[in-house]
Amino acid sequence: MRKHSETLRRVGQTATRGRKEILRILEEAPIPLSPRDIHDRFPEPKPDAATVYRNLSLLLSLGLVRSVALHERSRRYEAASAGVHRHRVVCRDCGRIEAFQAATCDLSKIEEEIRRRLGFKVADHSLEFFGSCPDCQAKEQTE
Amino acid sequence: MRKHSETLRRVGQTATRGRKEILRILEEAPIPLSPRDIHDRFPEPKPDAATVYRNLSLLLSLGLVRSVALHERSRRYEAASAGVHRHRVVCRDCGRIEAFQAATCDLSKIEEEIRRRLGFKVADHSLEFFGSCPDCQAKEQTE
DNA sequence: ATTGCAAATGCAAAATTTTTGCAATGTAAG
DNA sequence: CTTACATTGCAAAAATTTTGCATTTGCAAT
Repeated sequence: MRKHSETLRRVGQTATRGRKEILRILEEAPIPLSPRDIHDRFPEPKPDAATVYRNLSLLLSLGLVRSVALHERSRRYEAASAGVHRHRVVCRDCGRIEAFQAATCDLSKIEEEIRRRLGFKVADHSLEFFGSCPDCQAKEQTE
Repeated sequence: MRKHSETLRRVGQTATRGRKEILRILEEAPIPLSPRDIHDRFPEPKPDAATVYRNLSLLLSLGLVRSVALHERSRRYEAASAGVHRHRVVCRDCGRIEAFQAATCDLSKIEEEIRRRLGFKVADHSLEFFGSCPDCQAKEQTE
């Protein structure tokens, strides 16, 4: 993928196989993936797990990927497409994860409050929802 | 602490030392703690780490504690005082964590959108902010 | 194309974090 | 106080993440 090589060079980093594949894998995934998931999706020859971790940490610091915390054992990661801001909904019963782009994600009121009361300058936020998916709601009815 | 014994019995669980201490430690902490932090704060004799993990997982399923994901290696945990709904602000530079209770935490618009578009019934959410604390903002100015 | 150098990877080992089985112990009820 | 059952300690293992070092790779300048 030429695109990813360019992206990497633009930020002054070498475009290695590991990095390009991670970016591709994350862009193709509909939901955020754990380091393990990413490693599993690598085409052969698979790199060492250490390479995946090292690159995720680099890409994260470059802002090319974002981490998503769904209260699991590992964090997950997603491609950080500029301007796009997604949230997740997780089903507590079956674990299903859905991503959606909120039409109205206006937290400016709260951020204003944070600045006023705590003096923090907010750069980013992380918002996830938990509940039950349509299928699991249906099952509850039956039981 | 009589209070915690009662809380535990009310939900049909035995009030053991481990559980009571975890509830006490979490209630006294101003910020959410990792399993390690909790273990460190136990008075002697400290229980085995396994006990801390087992109890956290029980208390979590009982709804007596909540997990907080600040995109670190471990999750953190906080006491789930009924009715109280807190959020965190984390400084990306120094790691400082502040908790605050938003006067306006109205996500009903988004939850409505989720129900309409994805059919999920949202039960809970998790919202954290990241940015820079007053001290680190001051330091940036100087440099 | 070839070469050379810095940077990234593979590999192995270790550090951390979390989970599990089983015997010993503690809790709460009778 | 004793009994029945749940919980804990302990040890071991599983899972996740990090690190050092020799080797290989990416890529810019021949």
